[in-house]
Amino acid sequence: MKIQELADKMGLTIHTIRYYEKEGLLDDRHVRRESNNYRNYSEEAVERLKLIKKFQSIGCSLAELKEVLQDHDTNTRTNLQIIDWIRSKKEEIESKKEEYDQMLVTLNKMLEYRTLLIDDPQKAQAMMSAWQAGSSD
Amino acid sequence: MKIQELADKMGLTIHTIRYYEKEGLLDDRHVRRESNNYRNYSEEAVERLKLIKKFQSIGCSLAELKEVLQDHDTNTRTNLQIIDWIRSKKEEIESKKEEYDQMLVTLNKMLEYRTLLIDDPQKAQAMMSAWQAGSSD
DNA sequence: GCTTGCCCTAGAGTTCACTTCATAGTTTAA
DNA sequence: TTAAACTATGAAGTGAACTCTAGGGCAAGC
Repeated sequence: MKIQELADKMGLTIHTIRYYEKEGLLDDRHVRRESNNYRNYSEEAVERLKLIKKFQSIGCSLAELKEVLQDHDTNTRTNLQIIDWIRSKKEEIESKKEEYDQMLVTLNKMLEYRTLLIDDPQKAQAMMSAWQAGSSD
Repeated sequence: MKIQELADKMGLTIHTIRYYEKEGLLDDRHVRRESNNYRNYSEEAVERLKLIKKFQSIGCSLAELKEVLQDHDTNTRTNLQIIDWIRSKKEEIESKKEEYDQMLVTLNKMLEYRTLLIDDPQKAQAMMSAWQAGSSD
C-alpha cells in the first residue's frame, strides 16, 4: 500500500504518517521501501495507526505513545503495570476535568451576577461586594 | 512599584509581565516609566493582573482576554452581550469536559479488560473479540 | 570605585503535533 | 512524449504562552 492510500484509509495526511515514522512510531514491520524508494505499507501499519489513534484519544502525547508502543512491542510490562498506568492516566484526566469544573463554577457565578444585575441591581451590588472582581466594572 | 516587586506580589515572572505589556494587556494606567526608564507599576496594575488571571482561569486565551479587556475598558458591551459571552464560554468548557469523559470511558474499558485478564482470562478474551484493540497484544 | 543585583531591549528558544515549502525523482494516462 | 499526479527529502513555519539570552545601563552598599 502506498502512502496516499494509507492516508485515505486512516483519515490522516501523508505528512502526518511520515512524521510518525520519523518520530519512531512505525518500524519495518509497518513500512518498507520499494526499489524506487517509495514507502510500502503493510496491513500491520493500519493496525499500528489505529492503535496510535486509540492512545491519542485517551490523551497520550506522542512521546508517551512512543514509550507505550515500545513496551507493547517488546512485551515489557506486566498486566499489573499496565493497570497502574491506566489508573494514573485516569487520574490525570480526572484532574483536568476538575479544573474545568472549577472554571464552570466561576462562570456560573459570573452569570448569576450578570443576571441579577438585570433583575435586581441592588442585590447584584451586594453580591459584588461580598465577592469581588466577578468583573470589576 | 518596580517589576520584581509586582512579579512577587502576583506570583508571576518579570518576563511574563513584560510579555503581557507587549501584548497590549497593560497600558499607561498600569505602567509608566521612571526617568531611568525603569517601569513603575500602579496599584491598578495589580488589579489588572488579577483580572487577567481570573479570565485565564476560566479558559480565556490571551487574544480573547485582550478583547475582553478592551471591551471592559471602553464599556463597550451590554450586560446581555456579556451574558451571551459567558454562556458560550460555558458551552466551550462543557464540550471539553465531554471529550475528557469520552477518554474516561475508553480508559475504563481498558481497565476492565486488564482486570478481567487477571481474574478470568477467558472472559477477557471474549471481551477482546467483541470489542477489539483495547490493546492488541 | 567596585561589586552585586536590580533594570532595560531585541530577539531567539521552547514544546507539541503537525503543516508547508522547495526541490527533485518516478509513474501513469492521454 | 509530455504533462499530470504521485513519491521523496530536509528544513522551515505555525500558534500559544511564555522563557531565556546576550549585551548593556543603573543603583546601593562597602
